Amino acid sequence: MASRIPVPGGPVRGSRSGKPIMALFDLLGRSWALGVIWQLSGGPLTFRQLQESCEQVSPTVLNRRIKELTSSGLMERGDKGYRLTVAGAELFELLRPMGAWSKSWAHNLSCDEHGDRMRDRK
Amino acid sequence: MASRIPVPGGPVRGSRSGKPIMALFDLLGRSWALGVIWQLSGGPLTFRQLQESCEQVSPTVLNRRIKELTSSGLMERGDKGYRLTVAGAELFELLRPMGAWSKSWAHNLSCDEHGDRMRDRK
DNA sequence: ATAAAATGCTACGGAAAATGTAGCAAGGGA
DNA sequence: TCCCTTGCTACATTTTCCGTAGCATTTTAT
Repeated sequence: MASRIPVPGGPVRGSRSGKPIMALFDLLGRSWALGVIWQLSGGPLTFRQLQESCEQVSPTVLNRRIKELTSSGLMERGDKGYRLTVAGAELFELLRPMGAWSKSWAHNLSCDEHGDRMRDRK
Repeated sequence: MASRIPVPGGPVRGSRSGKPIMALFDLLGRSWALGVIWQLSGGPLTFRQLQESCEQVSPTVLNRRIKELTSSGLMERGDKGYRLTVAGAELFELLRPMGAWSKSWAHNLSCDEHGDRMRDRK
């Protein structure tokens, strides 16, 4: 059980540095952690709504992410469901531009792959 | 073996949406993916340097991340070692502010915990 | 009031990923 | 030649994730 929750200042999934950025990366480097924050940015969601909006992530994992993100002060439980805290909303603002960026990334990637196919063809 | 690499448009670790942001989150939501990008932002690093700067991450995982990040166009291999591509550098620019943010997050977190301890004491 | 549905969550077994250690082939340099 | 570095694979163990089932409690409908 246990499942260490990355806290800045403490050791982090094999890391002993405790550097805040590494603790943050460890926290966000788990399945659906970024997705949960992303989905909650639209407003509070219940457990099942959250699960649904995260492509039916298994309740086991969702519950774990909820505990981790809660105990690290990024989300909390209100009466309308789970929601981002102030800190969580701040972090989302840093994440937000990735939405647009990921689209052009996707576009360029598929172009490159197309290029590869064309090249392979010769 | 296999180990699916998240490509926007394709299914993503249990996800079928293929939304670019979800593909990106899946790619970054793996151990050390964010860390590798972060470390490479300082300039090219050899395999062993990278491993060292990532808290001695195991070569197995490092190699996997390298393949994933390479095939998704975020890093590449030059003659001075591994380095970020233009796209990778762009993504890092979006990540960069997290460095400062994580510090204040760490600060507030430890204050809150201190508050908890004080409250528990009564 | 009571049946039906939704909600938050735990249990469990199996698959996949991460860890840690060992070590090998290729390429210098002395 | 011997030695050292570099990039990487092998392998066994531990951890995490997934998918399904289901349970207790609260809410909604009748």
